[in-house]
Amino acid sequence: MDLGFSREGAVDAPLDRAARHLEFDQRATVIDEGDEARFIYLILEGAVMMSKLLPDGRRQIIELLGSGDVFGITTTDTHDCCVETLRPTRILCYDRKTVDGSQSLQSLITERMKAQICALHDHAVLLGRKSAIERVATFLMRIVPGRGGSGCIGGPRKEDNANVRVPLTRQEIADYLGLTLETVSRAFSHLKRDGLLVYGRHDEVTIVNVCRLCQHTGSH
Amino acid sequence: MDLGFSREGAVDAPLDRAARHLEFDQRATVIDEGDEARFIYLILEGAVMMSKLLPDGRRQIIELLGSGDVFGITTTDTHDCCVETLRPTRILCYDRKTVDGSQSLQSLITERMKAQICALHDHAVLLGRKSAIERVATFLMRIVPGRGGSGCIGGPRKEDNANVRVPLTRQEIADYLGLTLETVSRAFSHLKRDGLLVYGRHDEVTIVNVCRLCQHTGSH
DNA sequence: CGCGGACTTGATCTGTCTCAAGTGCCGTGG
DNA sequence: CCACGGCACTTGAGACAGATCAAGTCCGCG
Repeated sequence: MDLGFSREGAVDAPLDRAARHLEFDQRATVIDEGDEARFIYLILEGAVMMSKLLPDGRRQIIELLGSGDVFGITTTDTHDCCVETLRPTRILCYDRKTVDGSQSLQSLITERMKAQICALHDHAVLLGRKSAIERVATFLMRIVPGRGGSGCIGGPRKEDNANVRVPLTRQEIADYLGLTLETVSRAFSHLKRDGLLVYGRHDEVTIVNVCRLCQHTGSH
Repeated sequence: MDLGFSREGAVDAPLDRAARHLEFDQRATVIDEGDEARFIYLILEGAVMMSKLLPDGRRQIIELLGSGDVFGITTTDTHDCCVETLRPTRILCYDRKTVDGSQSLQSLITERMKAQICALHDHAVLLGRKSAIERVATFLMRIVPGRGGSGCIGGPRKEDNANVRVPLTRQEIADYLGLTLETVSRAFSHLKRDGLLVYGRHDEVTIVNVCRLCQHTGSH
Protein backbone atom coordinates (compact mmCIF):
# COMPACT_ATOMS: atom_id res chain seq x y z
CA MET A 1 0.00 0.00 0.00
CA ASP A 2 1.16 3.44 -0.89
CA LEU A 3 1.86 5.95 1.82
CA GLY A 4 0.72 9.06 0.09
CA PHE A 5 2.22 12.24 -1.37
CA SER A 6 3.56 10.19 -4.20
CA ARG A 7 2.79 9.55 -7.78
CA GLU A 8 2.74 6.02 -9.04
CA GLY A 9 5.50 4.56 -11.13
CA ALA A 10 9.25 4.78 -11.07
CA VAL A 11 11.06 8.07 -11.03
CA ASP A 12 13.24 8.45 -14.07
CA ALA A 13 16.12 10.66 -13.14
CA PRO A 14 18.16 12.10 -15.95
CA LEU A 15 21.86 12.65 -15.35
CA ASP A 16 21.79 10.79 -12.10
CA ARG A 17 25.51 10.18 -12.50
CA ALA A 18 26.01 13.92 -12.15
CA ALA A 19 23.89 14.10 -9.04
CA ARG A 20 24.72 13.42 -5.46
CA HIS A 21 22.60 10.68 -3.91
CA LEU A 22 21.37 11.42 -0.42
CA GLU A 23 19.63 9.18 2.06
CA PHE A 24 17.80 10.47 5.06
CA ASP A 25 16.08 8.93 7.99
CA GLN A 26 12.66 9.89 9.16
CA ARG A 27 12.49 13.43 10.58
CA ALA A 28 15.77 14.62 9.21
CA THR A 29 16.45 18.15 8.06
CA VAL A 30 17.32 18.43 4.39
CA ILE A 31 17.26 22.21 4.07
CA ASP A 32 17.20 24.92 6.72
CA GLU A 33 15.97 28.43 6.21
CA GLY A 34 18.95 30.56 5.28
CA ASP A 35 20.95 27.74 3.71
CA GLU A 36 22.77 28.63 0.56
CA ALA A 37 20.73 27.60 -2.45
CA ARG A 38 23.24 25.62 -4.46
CA PHE A 39 21.19 22.57 -5.33
CA ILE A 40 17.94 21.39 -6.75
CA TYR A 41 16.55 18.25 -5.14
CA LEU A 42 14.55 15.42 -6.67
CA ILE A 43 12.80 12.90 -4.46
CA LEU A 44 13.36 9.32 -5.59
CA GLU A 45 11.46 7.74 -2.76
CA GLY A 46 9.95 8.92 0.49
CA ALA A 47 8.21 12.09 1.54
CA VAL A 48 9.18 15.50 2.83
CA MET A 49 7.47 18.57 4.17
CA MET A 50 8.43 22.13 3.38
CA SER A 51 7.66 24.80 5.94
CA LYS A 52 8.09 28.48 6.66
CA LEU A 53 8.23 30.27 9.97
CA LEU A 54 7.11 33.74 10.93
CA PRO A 55 9.46 35.61 13.28
CA ASP A 56 7.15 35.02 16.24
CA GLY A 57 7.21 31.27 15.73
CA ARG A 58 4.00 30.67 13.82
CA ARG A 59 4.62 27.93 11.32
CA GLN A 60 2.99 27.09 8.02
CA ILE A 61 3.71 23.85 6.26
CA ILE A 62 3.58 24.83 2.65
CA GLU A 63 3.98 21.67 0.64
CA LEU A 64 3.98 17.96 1.19
CA LEU A 65 6.08 16.26 -1.45
CA GLY A 66 6.62 12.66 -2.51
CA SER A 67 8.51 10.64 -5.09
CA GLY A 68 9.10 12.53 -8.29
CA ASP A 69 8.63 15.95 -6.75
CA VAL A 70 11.37 18.55 -6.77
CA PHE A 71 12.31 21.18 -4.23
CA GLY A 72 14.98 23.71 -3.47
CA ILE A 73 13.58 26.14 -5.99
CA THR A 74 14.09 29.78 -5.17
CA THR A 75 14.71 33.08 -6.88
CA THR A 76 17.28 34.20 -4.34
CA ASP A 77 20.61 32.64 -3.41
CA THR A 78 19.41 31.36 -0.05
CA HIS A 79 16.53 29.10 0.85
CA ASP A 80 13.58 30.78 2.51
CA CYS A 81 11.97 27.66 3.87
CA CYS A 82 13.03 24.46 5.50
CA VAL A 83 12.52 20.91 4.35
CA GLU A 84 12.29 17.85 6.60
CA THR A 85 11.70 14.22 5.80
CA LEU A 86 8.54 12.51 6.96
CA ARG A 87 9.80 9.04 6.21
CA PRO A 88 13.11 7.49 5.23
CA THR A 89 13.80 9.25 1.97
CA ARG A 90 16.18 8.95 -0.97
CA ILE A 91 16.95 12.17 -2.75
CA LEU A 92 18.92 13.18 -5.81
CA CYS A 93 20.77 16.42 -5.45
CA TYR A 94 21.76 18.38 -8.55
CA ASP A 95 24.06 21.33 -8.66
CA ARG A 96 22.32 24.32 -10.19
CA LYS A 97 24.97 24.50 -12.86
CA THR A 98 24.24 20.93 -13.85
CA VAL A 99 20.58 21.77 -14.18
CA ASP A 100 21.28 24.84 -16.28
CA GLY A 101 23.28 22.70 -18.66
CA SER A 102 20.79 19.91 -19.11
CA GLN A 103 17.79 20.22 -21.34
CA SER A 104 16.17 17.01 -20.15
CA LEU A 105 16.67 17.85 -16.50
CA GLN A 106 15.16 21.27 -16.98
CA SER A 107 12.06 19.96 -18.65
CA LEU A 108 11.61 17.37 -15.92
CA ILE A 109 11.77 20.12 -13.31
CA THR A 110 9.45 22.37 -15.26
CA GLU A 111 6.92 19.58 -15.55
CA ARG A 112 7.05 18.96 -11.79
CA MET A 113 6.79 22.65 -11.07
CA LYS A 114 3.59 22.85 -13.06
CA ALA A 115 2.05 20.12 -10.96
CA GLN A 116 3.20 21.79 -7.78
CA ILE A 117 1.76 25.12 -8.84
CA CYS A 118 -1.60 23.45 -9.36
CA ALA A 119 -1.33 21.86 -5.93
CA LEU A 120 -0.49 25.23 -4.41
CA HIS A 121 -3.52 26.73 -6.11
CA ASP A 122 -5.77 24.11 -4.59
CA HIS A 123 -4.13 24.59 -1.25
CA ALA A 124 -4.78 28.33 -1.40
CA VAL A 125 -8.48 27.57 -1.85
CA LEU A 126 -8.33 25.25 1.13
CA LEU A 127 -6.57 27.78 3.34
CA GLY A 128 -8.64 30.72 2.23
CA ARG A 129 -12.12 29.30 2.02
CA LYS A 130 -12.64 25.88 3.57
CA SER A 131 -13.96 24.93 7.02
CA ALA A 132 -11.96 22.82 9.45
CA ILE A 133 -13.77 19.61 8.54
CA GLU A 134 -13.41 20.30 4.84
CA ARG A 135 -9.70 20.91 5.29
CA VAL A 136 -9.15 17.65 7.12
CA ALA A 137 -11.28 15.71 4.66
CA THR A 138 -9.37 17.25 1.76
CA PHE A 139 -6.10 16.39 3.45
CA LEU A 140 -7.12 12.78 3.93
CA MET A 141 -8.26 12.52 0.33
CA ARG A 142 -4.89 13.80 -0.77
CA ILE A 143 -3.20 10.97 1.10
CA VAL A 144 -5.24 8.26 -0.58
CA PRO A 145 -3.04 6.97 -3.37
CA GLY A 146 -4.34 7.97 -6.75
CA ARG A 147 -7.33 9.84 -5.41
CA GLY A 148 -5.81 13.06 -4.17
CA GLY A 149 -6.22 14.84 -7.46
CA SER A 150 -9.23 16.24 -9.15
CA GLY A 151 -11.68 14.17 -7.16
CA CYS A 152 -14.04 11.28 -7.44
CA ILE A 153 -13.56 8.86 -10.24
CA GLY A 154 -16.96 7.57 -11.19
CA GLY A 155 -19.95 7.43 -8.91
CA PRO A 156 -20.10 6.19 -5.34
CA ARG A 157 -19.46 2.52 -4.88
CA LYS A 158 -20.20 0.01 -2.18
CA GLU A 159 -16.66 -1.06 -1.51
CA ASP A 160 -14.44 1.92 -1.53
CA ASN A 161 -12.35 1.91 1.59
CA ALA A 162 -8.71 2.78 1.86
CA ASN A 163 -6.06 2.15 4.43
CA VAL A 164 -3.66 5.02 4.75
CA ARG A 165 -0.75 5.98 6.91
CA VAL A 166 -0.70 9.51 8.22
CA PRO A 167 2.99 10.21 8.73
CA LEU A 168 2.32 13.60 10.34
CA THR A 169 1.53 14.54 13.91
CA ARG A 170 -1.64 16.47 14.65
CA GLN A 171 0.47 19.58 15.09
CA GLU A 172 2.00 19.14 11.65
CA ILE A 173 -1.36 18.54 10.03
CA ALA A 174 -2.58 21.68 11.78
CA ASP A 175 0.37 23.67 10.47
CA TYR A 176 -0.33 22.37 7.00
CA LEU A 177 -4.05 23.15 7.12
CA GLY A 178 -3.84 26.49 8.89
CA LEU A 179 -5.57 25.20 12.03
CA THR A 180 -4.64 24.32 15.59
CA LEU A 181 -3.78 20.86 16.80
CA GLU A 182 -6.99 20.69 18.83
CA THR A 183 -9.20 21.64 15.92
CA VAL A 184 -7.58 18.96 13.77
CA SER A 185 -8.11 16.42 16.51
CA ARG A 186 -11.76 17.41 16.84
CA ALA A 187 -12.24 17.14 13.09
CA PHE A 188 -10.75 13.63 13.12
CA SER A 189 -13.03 12.68 16.01
CA HIS A 190 -15.99 14.11 14.19
CA LEU A 191 -15.27 12.12 11.04
CA LYS A 192 -14.74 9.03 13.16
CA ARG A 193 -18.03 9.55 15.01
CA ASP A 194 -19.79 9.85 11.65
CA GLY A 195 -18.38 6.50 10.62
CA LEU A 196 -16.17 7.88 7.89
CA LEU A 197 -12.94 6.92 9.61
CA VAL A 198 -11.70 4.01 11.67
CA TYR A 199 -8.43 4.28 13.52
CA GLY A 200 -5.90 1.48 13.21
CA ARG A 201 -2.58 0.88 14.85
CA HIS A 202 -0.03 3.66 15.15
CA ASP A 203 -0.57 6.27 12.50
CA GLU A 204 -2.86 4.14 10.37
CA VAL A 205 -6.38 5.15 9.49
CA THR A 206 -9.02 3.40 7.45
CA ILE A 207 -11.20 5.60 5.32
CA VAL A 208 -14.42 3.63 5.31
CA ASN A 209 -15.76 5.07 2.10
CA VAL A 210 -13.50 7.29 0.07
CA CYS A 211 -16.30 8.72 -2.02
CA ARG A 212 -18.33 9.60 1.04
CA LEU A 213 -15.35 11.35 2.60
CA CYS A 214 -14.90 13.15 -0.67
CA GLN A 215 -18.36 14.69 -0.22
CA HIS A 216 -17.02 16.47 2.83
CA THR A 217 -14.10 18.17 1.11
CA GLY A 218 -16.18 21.08 -0.14
CA SER A 219 -14.81 20.50 -3.62
CA HIS A 220 -17.59 18.19 -4.85
CA MET B 1 3.77 55.76 -10.69
CA ASP B 2 3.62 52.06 -10.89
CA LEU B 3 0.36 50.31 -10.25
CA GLY B 4 1.61 47.20 -8.59
CA PHE B 5 1.83 43.48 -9.33
CA SER B 6 4.59 44.22 -11.76
CA ARG B 7 8.29 43.94 -11.97
CA GLU B 8 10.26 46.87 -13.23
CA GLY B 9 11.78 47.01 -16.68
CA ALA B 10 10.65 45.92 -20.07
CA VAL B 11 9.36 42.47 -20.76
CA ASP B 12 11.50 40.73 -23.30
CA ALA B 13 9.35 38.31 -25.16
CA PRO B 14 11.06 35.66 -27.22
CA LEU B 15 9.37 34.50 -30.37
CA ASP B 16 6.77 37.22 -30.21
CA ARG B 17 6.24 36.81 -33.93
CA ALA B 18 4.96 33.32 -33.22
CA ALA B 19 2.60 34.56 -30.56
CA ARG B 20 -0.81 36.07 -30.80
CA HIS B 21 -1.07 39.53 -29.32
CA LEU B 22 -4.15 40.16 -27.25
CA GLU B 23 -5.46 43.36 -25.77
CA PHE B 24 -8.06 43.47 -23.07
CA ASP B 25 -9.97 46.16 -21.32
CA GLN B 26 -10.34 46.40 -17.61
CA ARG B 27 -12.44 43.56 -16.12
CA ALA B 28 -12.33 41.31 -19.13
CA THR B 29 -12.26 37.54 -18.94
CA VAL B 30 -9.14 35.99 -20.43
CA ILE B 31 -9.69 32.41 -19.31
CA ASP B 32 -12.76 30.69 -17.90
CA GLU B 33 -12.75 27.56 -15.82
CA GLY B 34 -13.19 24.63 -18.17
CA ASP B 35 -11.63 26.32 -21.19
CA GLU B 36 -9.40 24.17 -23.28
CA ALA B 37 -5.78 24.69 -22.29
CA ARG B 38 -4.16 25.37 -25.64
CA PHE B 39 -2.08 28.41 -24.79
CA ILE B 40 0.43 29.84 -22.39
CA TYR B 41 0.01 33.52 -21.69
CA LEU B 42 2.64 36.14 -20.97
CA ILE B 43 1.64 39.55 -19.62
CA LEU B 44 3.36 42.40 -21.44
CA GLU B 45 1.62 45.13 -19.56
CA GLY B 46 -1.26 45.35 -17.13
CA ALA B 47 -2.50 43.11 -14.37
CA VAL B 48 -4.76 40.10 -14.01
CA MET B 49 -6.25 38.05 -11.22
CA MET B 50 -6.58 34.29 -11.24
CA SER B 51 -9.38 32.74 -9.21
CA LYS B 52 -11.01 29.44 -8.37
CA LEU B 53 -14.56 28.71 -7.30
CA LEU B 54 -15.93 26.05 -5.03
CA PRO B 55 -19.19 24.46 -6.17
CA ASP B 56 -21.19 26.43 -3.59
CA GLY B 57 -19.86 29.73 -4.87
CA ARG B 58 -17.06 30.45 -2.45
CA ARG B 59 -14.27 32.12 -4.36
CA GLN B 60 -10.56 32.30 -3.76
CA ILE B 61 -8.37 34.62 -5.75
CA ILE B 62 -5.19 32.68 -6.08
CA GLU B 63 -2.69 34.90 -7.80
CA LEU B 64 -2.35 38.51 -8.77
CA LEU B 65 -0.08 38.84 -11.77
CA GLY B 66 1.59 41.74 -13.55
CA SER B 67 3.94 42.42 -16.43
CA GLY B 68 6.33 39.59 -17.08
CA ASP B 69 4.24 36.99 -15.32
CA VAL B 70 2.91 33.94 -17.11
CA PHE B 71 -0.34 32.05 -16.70
CA GLY B 72 -2.35 29.31 -18.29
CA ILE B 73 -0.18 26.63 -16.78
CA THR B 74 -1.93 23.37 -16.02
CA THR B 75 -1.26 19.67 -15.96
CA THR B 76 -4.60 18.79 -17.53
CA ASP B 77 -6.03 19.75 -20.89
CA THR B 78 -8.53 22.21 -19.48
CA HIS B 79 -8.05 25.23 -17.25
CA ASP B 80 -9.18 24.84 -13.67
CA CYS B 81 -9.28 28.51 -12.82
CA CYS B 82 -10.37 31.71 -14.41
CA VAL B 83 -8.34 34.77 -15.21
CA GLU B 84 -9.67 38.32 -15.45
CA THR B 85 -7.93 41.60 -16.13
CA LEU B 86 -7.75 44.25 -13.45
CA ARG B 87 -6.60 46.98 -15.80
CA PRO B 88 -6.25 47.37 -19.53
CA THR B 89 -3.80 44.61 -20.33
CA ARG B 90 -1.65 43.47 -23.22
CA ILE B 91 -0.93 39.78 -23.37
CA LEU B 92 1.15 37.50 -25.54
CA CYS B 93 -0.43 34.17 -26.22
CA TYR B 94 1.74 31.22 -27.22
CA ASP B 95 0.54 27.93 -28.53
CA ARG B 96 1.74 25.10 -26.34
CA LYS B 97 3.47 23.54 -29.29
CA THR B 98 5.43 26.72 -29.87
CA VAL B 99 6.55 26.67 -26.27
CA ASP B 100 7.61 23.05 -26.44
CA GLY B 101 9.78 23.86 -29.43
CA SER B 102 11.52 26.88 -28.02
CA GLN B 103 14.36 26.61 -25.57
CA SER B 104 14.43 30.33 -24.76
CA LEU B 105 10.70 30.52 -24.25
CA GLN B 106 10.77 27.55 -21.93
CA SER B 107 13.49 28.99 -19.77
CA LEU B 108 11.65 32.29 -19.55
CA ILE B 109 8.54 30.48 -18.36
CA THR B 110 10.48 28.35 -15.91
CA GLU B 111 12.07 31.44 -14.43
CA ARG B 112 8.68 33.08 -13.98
CA MET B 113 7.24 29.92 -12.49
CA LYS B 114 9.94 29.88 -9.85
CA ALA B 115 9.03 33.39 -8.79
CA GLN B 116 5.35 32.50 -8.74
CA ILE B 117 5.99 29.42 -6.63
CA CYS B 118 7.79 31.58 -4.08
CA ALA B 119 4.87 34.02 -4.10
CA LEU B 120 2.44 31.14 -3.59
CA HIS B 121 4.52 29.94 -0.66
CA ASP B 122 4.33 33.33 0.98
CA HIS B 123 0.65 33.50 0.27
CA ALA B 124 0.11 30.13 1.95
CA VAL B 125 1.72 31.55 5.09
CA LEU B 126 -0.57 34.54 4.88
CA LEU B 127 -3.70 32.45 4.41
CA GLY B 128 -2.77 29.87 7.00
CA ARG B 129 -1.28 31.92 9.77
CA LYS B 130 -1.81 35.66 9.56
CA SER B 131 -4.43 37.85 11.21
CA ALA B 132 -6.76 40.08 9.20
CA ILE B 133 -4.68 43.21 9.78
CA GLU B 134 -1.49 41.39 8.89
CA ARG B 135 -3.07 40.11 5.70
CA VAL B 136 -4.19 43.54 4.59
CA ALA B 137 -0.84 45.11 5.52
CA THR B 138 0.98 42.39 3.59
CA PHE B 139 -1.31 42.92 0.63
CA LEU B 140 -0.64 46.65 0.60
CA MET B 141 3.09 46.08 0.86
CA ARG B 142 2.87 43.81 -2.12
CA ILE B 143 1.32 46.58 -4.16
CA VAL B 144 4.08 49.09 -3.41
CA PRO B 145 6.34 48.94 -6.44
CA GLY B 146 9.64 47.31 -5.63
CA ARG B 147 8.80 46.65 -2.02
CA GLY B 148 6.50 43.71 -2.23
CA GLY B 149 9.26 41.16 -2.01
CA SER B 150 11.33 40.03 0.86
CA GLY B 151 10.64 43.09 2.93
CA CYS B 152 12.25 46.22 4.24
CA ILE B 153 15.29 47.51 2.47
CA GLY B 154 17.41 49.23 5.05
CA GLY B 155 16.16 50.69 8.30
CA PRO B 156 13.15 52.93 8.80
CA ARG B 157 13.39 56.32 7.18
CA LYS B 158 11.65 59.63 7.71
CA GLU B 159 10.30 60.03 4.24
CA ASP B 160 8.99 56.74 3.07
CA ASN B 161 5.50 57.23 1.79
CA ALA B 162 4.04 55.68 -1.30
CA ASN B 163 1.06 56.42 -3.41
CA VAL B 164 -0.59 53.32 -4.73
CA ARG B 165 -3.64 52.40 -6.72
CA VAL B 166 -5.69 49.49 -5.45
CA PRO B 167 -7.35 48.16 -8.57
CA LEU B 168 -9.44 45.65 -6.62
CA THR B 169 -12.76 46.01 -4.87
CA ARG B 170 -13.02 45.16 -1.19
CA GLN B 171 -14.73 41.93 -2.16
CA GLU B 172 -11.84 40.97 -4.42
CA ILE B 173 -9.25 41.82 -1.80
CA ALA B 174 -11.27 39.69 0.62
CA ASP B 175 -11.33 36.79 -1.81
CA TYR B 176 -7.60 37.12 -2.25
CA LEU B 177 -6.86 37.30 1.46
CA GLY B 178 -9.32 34.65 2.64
CA LEU B 179 -11.47 37.18 4.50
CA THR B 180 -14.86 38.83 4.09
CA LEU B 181 -15.43 42.20 2.54
CA GLU B 182 -16.40 43.69 5.90
CA THR B 183 -13.28 42.45 7.64
CA VAL B 184 -11.11 43.93 4.90
CA SER B 185 -12.94 47.22 5.22
CA ARG B 186 -12.46 47.24 8.98
CA ALA B 187 -8.76 46.49 8.58
CA PHE B 188 -8.40 49.41 6.17
CA SER B 189 -10.24 51.68 8.60
CA HIS B 190 -8.04 50.48 11.40
CA LEU B 191 -4.84 51.24 9.49
CA LYS B 192 -6.26 54.61 8.51
CA ARG B 193 -7.19 55.42 12.11
CA ASP B 194 -3.62 54.55 13.15
CA GLY B 195 -2.28 57.03 10.63
CA LEU B 196 -0.67 54.45 8.41
CA LEU B 197 -2.96 55.09 5.48
CA VAL B 198 -4.57 58.13 3.90
CA TYR B 199 -7.26 57.69 1.30
CA GLY B 200 -7.03 59.61 -1.93
CA ARG B 201 -9.35 59.91 -4.88
CA HIS B 202 -10.97 56.84 -6.38
CA ASP B 203 -8.95 53.75 -5.67
CA GLU B 204 -5.83 55.60 -4.58
CA VAL B 205 -4.27 55.20 -1.18
CA THR B 206 -1.23 56.82 0.35
CA ILE B 207 0.85 54.65 2.58
CA VAL B 208 2.20 57.21 5.01
CA ASN B 209 5.26 55.21 6.00
CA VAL B 210 6.00 52.04 4.13
CA CYS B 211 8.39 50.71 6.73
CA ARG B 212 5.92 51.27 9.52
CA LEU B 213 3.23 49.46 7.58
CA CYS B 214 5.73 46.71 7.02
CA GLN B 215 5.92 46.22 10.79
CA HIS B 216 2.29 45.17 10.71
CA THR B 217 2.69 42.41 8.14
CA GLY B 218 3.76 39.82 10.69
CA SER B 219 6.77 39.01 8.52
CA HIS B 220 9.19 41.42 10.16
C1' DC C 1 5.18 -0.07 36.69
C1' DG C 2 5.75 4.54 35.69
C1' DC C 3 7.17 8.06 32.57
C1' DG C 4 6.59 11.05 28.49
C1' DG C 5 4.78 12.38 24.20
C1' DA C 6 0.89 12.40 21.26
C1' DC C 7 -3.71 12.76 21.29
C1' DT C 8 -8.50 13.71 23.00
C1' DT C 9 -11.97 16.25 25.21
C1' DG C 10 -14.14 20.02 27.76
C1' DA C 11 -14.89 24.99 29.01
C1' DT C 12 -14.24 29.44 27.83
C1' DC C 13 -12.62 33.25 24.99
C1' DT C 14 -12.09 35.88 20.82
C1' DG C 15 -11.38 37.23 15.97
C1' DT C 16 -13.84 36.99 12.18
C1' DC C 17 -18.28 36.25 9.96
C1' DT C 18 -23.02 37.42 9.35
C1' DC C 19 -26.72 40.37 9.12
C1' DA C 20 -28.33 44.95 8.88
C1' DA C 21 -28.17 49.81 8.53
C1' DG C 22 -26.13 53.51 7.18
C1' DT C 23 -22.82 56.87 4.24
C1' DG C 24 -20.45 58.73 0.36
C1' DC C 25 -19.61 59.11 -4.35
C1' DC C 26 -20.50 59.20 -9.11
C1' DG C 27 -23.22 59.14 -13.21
C1' DT C 28 -27.77 59.96 -15.13
C1' DG C 29 -31.69 62.35 -16.20
C1' DG C 30 -34.93 65.89 -15.31
C1' DC D 1 -27.87 72.73 -11.56
C1' DC D 2 -29.73 69.56 -8.51
C1' DA D 3 -32.49 65.28 -7.36
C1' DC D 4 -32.17 60.41 -7.81
C1' DG D 5 -30.46 55.79 -7.98
C1' DG D 6 -26.97 52.52 -7.69
C1' DC D 7 -22.88 50.71 -6.12
C1' DA D 8 -18.95 50.38 -3.30
C1' DC D 9 -17.75 51.04 1.06
C1' DT D 10 -18.23 51.71 6.19
C1' DT D 11 -19.92 50.77 10.64
C1' DG D 12 -22.45 48.49 14.33
C1' DA D 13 -24.50 44.48 16.91
C1' DG D 14 -24.75 39.84 17.58
C1' DA D 15 -23.53 34.98 16.37
C1' DC D 16 -20.31 31.41 15.77
C1' DA D 17 -16.22 28.67 14.28
C1' DG D 18 -12.05 27.94 15.76
C1' DA D 19 -8.40 29.39 19.19
C1' DT D 20 -6.87 29.10 23.76
C1' DC D 21 -6.44 27.19 28.21
C1' DA D 22 -6.69 23.17 30.95
C1' DA D 23 -7.44 18.51 32.23
C1' DG D 24 -7.49 14.13 31.21
C1' DT D 25 -6.47 9.49 28.39
C1' DC D 26 -3.89 6.35 25.65
C1' DC D 27 0.06 3.88 24.46
C1' DG D 28 4.77 2.70 23.63
C1' DC D 29 9.01 2.31 26.04
C1' DG D 30 12.52 2.18 29.56
